[in-house]
Amino acid sequence: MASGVNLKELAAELKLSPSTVSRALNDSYEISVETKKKVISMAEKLNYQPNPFARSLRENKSKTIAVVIPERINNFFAQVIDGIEEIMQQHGYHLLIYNTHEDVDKEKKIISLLLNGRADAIVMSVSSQTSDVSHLERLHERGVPLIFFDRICSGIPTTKFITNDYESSFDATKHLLQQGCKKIAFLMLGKELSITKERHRGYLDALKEAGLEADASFNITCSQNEETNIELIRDLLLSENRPDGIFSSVEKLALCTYHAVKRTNLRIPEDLKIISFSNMSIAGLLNPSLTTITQPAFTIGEECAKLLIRKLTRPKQPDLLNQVITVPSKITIRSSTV
Amino acid sequence: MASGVNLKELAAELKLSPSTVSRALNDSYEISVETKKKVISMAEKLNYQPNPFARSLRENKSKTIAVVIPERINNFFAQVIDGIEEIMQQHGYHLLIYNTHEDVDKEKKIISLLLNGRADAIVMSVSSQTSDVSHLERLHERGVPLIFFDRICSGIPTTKFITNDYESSFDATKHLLQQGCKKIAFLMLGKELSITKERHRGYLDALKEAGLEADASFNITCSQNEETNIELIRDLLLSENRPDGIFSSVEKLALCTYHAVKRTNLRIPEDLKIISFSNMSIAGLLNPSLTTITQPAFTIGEECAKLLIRKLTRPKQPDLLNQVITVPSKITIRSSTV
DNA sequence: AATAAATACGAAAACGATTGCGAAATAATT
DNA sequence: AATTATTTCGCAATCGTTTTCGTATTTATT
Repeated sequence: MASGVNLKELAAELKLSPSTVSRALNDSYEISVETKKKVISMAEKLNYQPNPFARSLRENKSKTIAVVIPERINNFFAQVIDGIEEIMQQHGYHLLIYNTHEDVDKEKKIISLLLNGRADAIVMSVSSQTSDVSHLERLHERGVPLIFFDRICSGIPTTKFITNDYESSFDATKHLLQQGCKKIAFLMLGKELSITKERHRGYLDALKEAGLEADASFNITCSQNEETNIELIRDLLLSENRPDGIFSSVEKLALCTYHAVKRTNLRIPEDLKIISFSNMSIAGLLNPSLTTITQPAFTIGEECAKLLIRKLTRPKQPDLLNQVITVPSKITIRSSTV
Repeated sequence: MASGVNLKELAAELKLSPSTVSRALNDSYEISVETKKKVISMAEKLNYQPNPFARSLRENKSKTIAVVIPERINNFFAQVIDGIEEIMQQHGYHLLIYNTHEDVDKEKKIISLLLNGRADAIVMSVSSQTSDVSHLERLHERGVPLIFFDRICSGIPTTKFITNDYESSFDATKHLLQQGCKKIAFLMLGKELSITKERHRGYLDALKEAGLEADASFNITCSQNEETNIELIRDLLLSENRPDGIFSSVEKLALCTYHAVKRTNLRIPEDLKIISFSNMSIAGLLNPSLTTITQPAFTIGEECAKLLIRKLTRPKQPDLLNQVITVPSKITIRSSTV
């Protein structure tokens, strides 16, 4: 219903065979310059658009990349996708985007949809619930190029892009300590998450270096429900042995903390200091402004895309190397910690 | 390289013809129950996944919807897409997402890529630069189902989903007036934008009702550059005849205003009151918290998707009606206006 | 001038699914 | 018992490209 002329009709109009027209449009050396000119001008005149599915079927590639993220309303992921799109668009690729909503079952369904070659490659960040990774293994074994960013899956032998989670977290915790915090809580999403582990390790090592013990009750695993999280944090803040510093491993939980604080009569930063991983552009407009660890999200997206382009355009490219590439974050100190 | 078995191989394994296997999998009445069982179990065993391009080529539909938005790092658009995905996923559709970055030229390129039937339908919100709509007309004439939301294109005879821009803006302006504002500025992106026109009309009518004249210098058309906008607004706030109220027609400009205010010694809400269209979940955490007009973004996305599903699944469905469907917004009063 | 090489194009197969049509085998009808 | 109807399946065309192979024509070589 939608399309216009096809190759055969275009060929008939030119009194040429479809093969010649195809070759002319693909700039084959077998076609004379004059014929090429005629074909191209007629193609433009009739507004010929090649059928992408016929081409995909024949060439066994779709010029499409799938991006799988756990959350769409999230500055970090949005920026990464912008970076991916930037590079991919330059090379004529299209982006299929899927949101798992932090739900493994949804993630599995999405991955199984991608098993049939609909996308030439997949860029993903796993959900916070993901611990069984059999679906990802199957995908990788099928030979679908797959790369991870941020929330990676170390069990799959492929390239992963992350930020310097450990060092940033170490520095962030150290910053809180330097500002006088003695009791720092660590907020996280899933315990299995790669970023949780690394960031927690940095946090623990910074505490250790300062000769402090990590209080078990200060390791807060949050849920997907915002209200529940706010209450959880509020309870922590109202408890006997309340923390005087909060290190939030993800943006969302820093905001929950702000909400929780509003339900107490604690003041930031006097009674409680907060630092968080976050790519919010408006961290500076919060009350008080939030000290952040910001990932180079756009760059991460670009790097993912560039790597895939190399992999997909070179004819006999080797597999994606099993390596982790680190792009450093930047800490911006604002009022919530000083 | 990616895919596993195909229909022919599956048929060979079963000692059946491809046509029989195809019909069995599609639950045709022509196939006996036992054969169907055998086929289905073997298909599962071999993990058969039909080739989407062969199917698309044959059936002339892609099970894919394209979504075109002007900005990805934007709560409103992200929520709309979540709504679209929610419904589309239930019906087995995939989402191609394109960001125009508020650039008409990019928009035109994207639309021309969608002329070849890669997507079965398109849901879009035009860029703020879009005034010439010939590219959209061509798309519509080609017969590609096209619907608009938020930033619509009234010249194209199809269904559009918007919020009650006029009424909300009228009420918002009235609210500022009731709070004592006498000189209210209106911040906008493109003058040609449908939402700009409607929201401006609501603003003007509210002023008129209050017997106030709209000062021409209070109609601020902003650019795509954040820093430029901040300076523009700061200059306005430092001018002789500065406004005492700001009505921002889009979220982004409210944030620019907050930044601009920080560069003056004005206080919100004492010296300047602000209201803005915005879908930020953290409007309440700003300093001071921001009074907002919030669109039912997720619902808008769902409604777009539901309409398209009806259009695409019914065999001989009529064209999309040339009508505007309105879903009302909600005003939440916070500290920036009281 | 005879042969070899280069140029420019067409016929037809392939990609992997769906489907109209035909044809066996079985069941039902007269 | 002969005919018709029903069930169940296979053959082959089709969707719109790309590409292998073959071939006619022109150009270069000896």
